[in-house]
Amino acid sequence: MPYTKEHKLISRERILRSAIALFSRRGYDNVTLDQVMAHAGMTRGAFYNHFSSKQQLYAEAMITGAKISPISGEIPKGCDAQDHLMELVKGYLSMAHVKDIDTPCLMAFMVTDVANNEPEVRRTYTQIFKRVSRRVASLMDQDDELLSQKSQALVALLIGGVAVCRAFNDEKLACEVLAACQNLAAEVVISK
Amino acid sequence: MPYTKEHKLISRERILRSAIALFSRRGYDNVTLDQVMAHAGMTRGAFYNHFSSKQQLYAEAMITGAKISPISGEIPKGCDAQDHLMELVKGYLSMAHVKDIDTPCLMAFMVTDVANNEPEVRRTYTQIFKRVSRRVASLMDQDDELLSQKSQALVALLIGGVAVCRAFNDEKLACEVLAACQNLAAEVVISK
DNA sequence: GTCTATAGAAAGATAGAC
DNA sequence: GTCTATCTTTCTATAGAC
Repeated sequence: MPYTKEHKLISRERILRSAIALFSRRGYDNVTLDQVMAHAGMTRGAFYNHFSSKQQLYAEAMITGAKISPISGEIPKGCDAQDHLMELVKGYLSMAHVKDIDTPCLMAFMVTDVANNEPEVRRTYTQIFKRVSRRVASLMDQDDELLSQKSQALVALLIGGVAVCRAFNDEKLACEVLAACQNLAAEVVISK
Repeated sequence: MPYTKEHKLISRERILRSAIALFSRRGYDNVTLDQVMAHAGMTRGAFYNHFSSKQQLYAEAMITGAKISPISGEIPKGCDAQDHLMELVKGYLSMAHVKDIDTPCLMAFMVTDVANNEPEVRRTYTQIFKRVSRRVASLMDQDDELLSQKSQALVALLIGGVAVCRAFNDEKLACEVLAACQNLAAEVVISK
């Protein structure tokens, strides 16, 4: 028995990682299964042993991608929650993130793609947004009936900032806009 | 001579409007030239008398789309600039806009699409962003060295808010997030 | 200028060997 | 489980009639 269950799981994980990297970089429609599989070190024929369709791969990539998003970073022990949130915000609204040097956040990199896609993918996106904005709220360390609102607007700002900067072909402008978004985000985080 | 110059211009304009409507609703890759032309009341063969390729149509649709974006609305005479800006913001961050009942803003509806596209399209997007954020700055009626920064963050917030709400499959959440973004936008507009 | 018809390429999905 | 080979569909772009 040359192929173990573990081997299959590893292959599946490699396909998912490959899909996240390529989809976020170039968009769902501009990536072929050939490319996903080649990047994962396999050929197209093997794909259907792991996923039933390209659509299903997309939905699962969204789920896995959310777990490794920069905004999902763990909070170090003994660290002030609010300080930690600002560190996450700075990393998120950075050229390193926009240029995809760090792990990309699919919520920003694929937001338009998702809007044009199947209900299953949009449902996943909605859940991820809810989870992330709740997490942001919990880090804001405020006791305020507007806390939920503030965190939602903050997450929209983060996604908008990264998304527009990725669309620019002007790096100087991108740096300006990222800085502007950081400042506004800081006001939201520290406001009482 | 059955076809006049004016007739050709009208056809071209119809194709552009059709492209804006369909691209924004479903994304560049999910729309075929057949569909664009059918929606414009013609067949595919006629397309190449007006544009050299689908890519060129895209770039021109971006330019025309910017002119008819909700954020480009004219300011009524005798109206307070700041009040007018808040009206624009409310209309932009509305379910009517998200659900594409009003004319859509391509900057929000296609932001991810553009990021994955050719330099010419990205250059156009960059110019439109600059123009819009300058216009927003001029309406903010503030004398502040941070004015440019504030308006850039505001535009990123508008685009982010609309883009994420379009990706949701949960209308209640979309309403919440739009309201949250409106409140944050209002703070930016009226802050001194 | 617009039409129908078609060429040519690309990519999702399947079949069957190993 | 992964491979190569192939089926099938779709779509951009072109050719030529009117």
